[in-house]
Amino acid sequence: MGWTERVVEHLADEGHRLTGPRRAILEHILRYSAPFTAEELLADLQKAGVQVGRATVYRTLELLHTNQWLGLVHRPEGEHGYVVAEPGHQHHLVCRRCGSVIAFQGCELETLLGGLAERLNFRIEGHWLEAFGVCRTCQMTSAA
Amino acid sequence: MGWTERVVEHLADEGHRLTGPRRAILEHILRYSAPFTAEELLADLQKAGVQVGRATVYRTLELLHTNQWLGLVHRPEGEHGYVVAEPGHQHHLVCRRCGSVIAFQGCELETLLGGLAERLNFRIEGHWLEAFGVCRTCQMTSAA
DNA sequence: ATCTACTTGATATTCTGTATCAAGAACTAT
DNA sequence: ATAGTTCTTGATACAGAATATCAAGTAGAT
Ligand SMILES: [Zn+2]
Ligand SMILES: [Zn+2]
Ligand SMILES: [Zn+2]
Ligand SMILES: [Zn+2]
Repeated sequence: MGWTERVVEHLADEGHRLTGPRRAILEHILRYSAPFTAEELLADLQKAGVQVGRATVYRTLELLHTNQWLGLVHRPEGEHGYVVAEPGHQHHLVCRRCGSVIAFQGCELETLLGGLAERLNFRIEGHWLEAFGVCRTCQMTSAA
Repeated sequence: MGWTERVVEHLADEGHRLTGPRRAILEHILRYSAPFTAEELLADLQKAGVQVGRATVYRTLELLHTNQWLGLVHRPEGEHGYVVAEPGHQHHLVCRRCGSVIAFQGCELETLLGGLAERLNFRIEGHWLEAFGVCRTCQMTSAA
């Protein structure tokens, strides 16, 4: 069962309706190999001849993000981009060259933060970790 | 030598001019105990009777950020805020209650990411880590 | 004091994201 | 299948954030 099917099932369970625009958006999201923004998706949908309103795109992405089917990544430059995700705690490796994203769970991080928290008496409730660099493919594709 | 003096010195070394607006902005920045945005700073400056243009505020913050005298923090909700920082690699603990920020360096994180990188053949060039929770003071101040 | 290059800031403009609300459609229950 | 209820949609208007422009102003060097 693919990502789309799982999302559809989950949304149905939560009582959300499966509408045309939502289907179209879900399908289009899978075409991205790099983080995308709401405006980019809107433009791509229109370019593809799919008639969807701006507000719907924003609302649907928000819905998916809230349910953790989309993760949020930010580039060092500043903007935010969405990436396909799975519910649960995870982090990302983002390629600076091609933008591809690899998700990972590795949370020995909890240990590091735990020690820190104890030392500072700071109650940690969550964290945000994102690494960026050059993916395997891009390393091979061209020099350095 | 305080933050402001170090910034001033650094900017001078780099050939940037020390203007009135820049001085005013540097002074005001130190008044924040929580992450702030360009618009907030602009409003505060005007409220304080300091006459500075919007563009200048944005440009100056950008300049400071580029030189790592300001760090960028984003709240789980989405917006970005600036925080006073020191050049070099560091991360932040942000209190969800009062917004105060504690910087830390602890990068055993490099180890975790290193292993991951090797396994995936992903060349990691940098990362972004931010933890959020409730600071010591806020834990004492009120319940939970 | 003079000069030059860097800065500034008012204005216009572009973009992003949200609020509104009547029309339309999905799901449920007959 | 039909009807009904509630959720969704999207055109439009609107608010906000950030950038582009460019003449006027000024810091710092000589
Ligand atoms: Zn790549
Ligand atoms: Zn983690
Ligand atoms: Zn606090
Ligand atoms: Zn680090």
